[in-house]
Amino acid sequence: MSLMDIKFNERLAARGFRFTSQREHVYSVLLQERDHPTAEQIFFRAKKGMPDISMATVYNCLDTLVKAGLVREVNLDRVAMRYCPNMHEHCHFHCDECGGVFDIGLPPNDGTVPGVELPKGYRVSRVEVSIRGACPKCAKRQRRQQ
Amino acid sequence: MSLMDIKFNERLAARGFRFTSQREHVYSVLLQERDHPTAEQIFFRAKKGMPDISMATVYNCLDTLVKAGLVREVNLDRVAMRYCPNMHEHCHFHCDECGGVFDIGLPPNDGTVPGVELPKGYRVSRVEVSIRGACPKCAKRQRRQQ
DNA sequence: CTAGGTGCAAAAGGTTTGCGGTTAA
DNA sequence: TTAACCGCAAACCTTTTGCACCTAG
Repeated sequence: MSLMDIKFNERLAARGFRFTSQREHVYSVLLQERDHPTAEQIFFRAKKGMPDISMATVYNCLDTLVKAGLVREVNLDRVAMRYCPNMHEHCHFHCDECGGVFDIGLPPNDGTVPGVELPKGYRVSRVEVSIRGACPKCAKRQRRQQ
Repeated sequence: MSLMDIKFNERLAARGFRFTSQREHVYSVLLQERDHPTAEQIFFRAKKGMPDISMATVYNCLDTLVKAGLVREVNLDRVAMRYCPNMHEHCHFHCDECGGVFDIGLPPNDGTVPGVELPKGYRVSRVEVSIRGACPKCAKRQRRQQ
């Protein structure tokens, strides 16, 4: 059991969830490659180290990890939900060329939304900014090909 | 044929799409009630005035309207795509209480994203801001109930 | 006349559910 | 010990597709 496991375990316990090897494994898969995988991608990666894990369990684990505040869901294109273990304030850049998803830093959330004049009365709980376009790699290739 | 039809027709023709009564009807349904309905909601509303219209046609029409620049897709929660005939620069407020979706004005897009320090090399094509929380009505009710 | 559009039914993803068996606490 | 969790398969819901018929231009 590593240092990460202690924090992981406590995080689950704090919200009344049990520790299971499946939850730990799914979380470790997310930490390994920070490419915002879909549930299906997570399933296939998780199977490598845990061949008996099922799709339903992956969904269950992801659900629990989200509720425990260890992972966030990223809803980029309606095709499939993506998952991200970066819990810092950030937004996502979705590359239309390679399909990659990149974390972009954001200033700490102070309840206001930069550039948005929200009328009186709204109570904001969460702001999600998603940016589409070409990532540096693809933008460079496009410029060369022109 | 009303004034709106002329612009509607031109807009379709400009992108090489034909005018059809189904497309016009689906668009009029979207203009009638600006509540960002799902494809299914649009289908049931459209059936009132056009009983033979099919779900597939609603999807086809919405697709065409999006491509013609008359309607935009709003991807709020992965459950179902929503549609919005407001083509001005704006973002969406999604109320967690009543499920309502409200348009919030935004300053004209100048290619930058307010509050976001985008690293060099990214080429931005579209920015989507979505805000969740409680709308004025629900926020007020919540305050009363406390 | 004919390319493009419609309606239907069937299929294709992605996600959820029901249930018998298993396990963390 | 037992409530929570897992694995499996089947169901579900939204969206897409294939195809015969229809119609705008």
